[in-house]
Amino acid sequence: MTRVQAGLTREGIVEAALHIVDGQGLRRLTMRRLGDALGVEAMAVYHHFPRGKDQLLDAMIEHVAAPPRPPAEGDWEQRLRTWAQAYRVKLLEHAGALPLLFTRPVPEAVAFPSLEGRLAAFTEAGLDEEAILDAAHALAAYVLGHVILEVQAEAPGQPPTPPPDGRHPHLARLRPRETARTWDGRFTAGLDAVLPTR
Amino acid sequence: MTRVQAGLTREGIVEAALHIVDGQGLRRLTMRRLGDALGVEAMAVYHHFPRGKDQLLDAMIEHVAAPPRPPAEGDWEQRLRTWAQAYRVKLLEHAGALPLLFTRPVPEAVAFPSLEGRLAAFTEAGLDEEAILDAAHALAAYVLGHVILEVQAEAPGQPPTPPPDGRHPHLARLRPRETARTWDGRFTAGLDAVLPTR
DNA sequence: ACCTGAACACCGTTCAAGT
DNA sequence: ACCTGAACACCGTTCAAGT
Repeated sequence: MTRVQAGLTREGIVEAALHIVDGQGLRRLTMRRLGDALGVEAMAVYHHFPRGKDQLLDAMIEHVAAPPRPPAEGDWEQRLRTWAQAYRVKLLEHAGALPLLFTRPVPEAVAFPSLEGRLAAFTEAGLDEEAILDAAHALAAYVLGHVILEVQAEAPGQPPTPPPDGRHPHLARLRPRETARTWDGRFTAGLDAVLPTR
Repeated sequence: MTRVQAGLTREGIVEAALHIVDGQGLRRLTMRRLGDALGVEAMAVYHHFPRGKDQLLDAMIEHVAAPPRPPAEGDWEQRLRTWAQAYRVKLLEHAGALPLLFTRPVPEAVAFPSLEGRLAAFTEAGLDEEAILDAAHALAAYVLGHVILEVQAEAPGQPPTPPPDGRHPHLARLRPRETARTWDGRFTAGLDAVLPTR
């Protein structure tokens, strides 16, 4: 009985791992479960990632957290808005893997093309030298932080209890019916503040 | 030989757990290691946290991610700047526990007093109803995201290799000598953008 | 080169038992 | 009420072995 070569690839392994994490969370990502998903013994993964699970997690965050390149067309504001929205969507698609953001660095070679595009856009916006880097940084920080808040709000265990006090008149707006639409609205509203005024 | 009562408290357990996480990272937080740190058998913790490690992690993030209350004195801008800086410092002090931000929600009762203070400040800033919540949200998102970027930059394994290309003239500034000072500077520069202009 | 199978140290959690 | 000790299923990783 000739054995079929499994034909594992680093890419295929990372995809299978992300599929597990997206569906069941980081804690359920196990070398044995990953092996099962790939139709292979857990130890087969070590041949492609000799440093083991650590190296696998590095590859996963590199895949998930790589910021997209800003588009080439449009004025600087359109490009930055499109970029921010695209980055947000990409992060939310792999929300389960995002804790890795705090744990391992995104390699510079992966972050660089995106940064370059943002710098060019802010240059066109007329910011002076010092402010360009700060602005590119602040924009990325805003997107990342907004994703934290979104993921938290969507997390299980957040009970629909009203805030402990009704003192502030604006708090009624805090728990609207259509959550998705609201996060969208908040995101773009925040962008208005983070982007330079023309 | 009379046995000494260990005198465990939920608070004491959370503190010991945070001490381990701050020093060695989340992955090294183990019920048995935690027991050792407390001079107790691992299983003693279950008496104070019946839902086990999950409940312990909930208590930890509740402690770490609770945003401070904005100060009562000063004009709205001073109060918001002070708040943002204080929150940033608090988060950085427990950087090892921050991955939990993506995993479990911060209870509303914990987040509320801080939110209320921010809303009051933005009201004084003259924002209209709709914008007040958006602004309070955007400010928190910026602080959280900035902390992600800071923690990532400080993370091990980030090699001092120069960016792959020198096309953009501003990139020389990306890797300055005094990292700490630079992150401070960037943080306040970003605040200028996130806060409303007077 | 690519994958398996057995083995080891460690993990979270249970349960009955001690005081 | 508070903690221990033994036990169970599961985990990451090693190593020698198979093809």
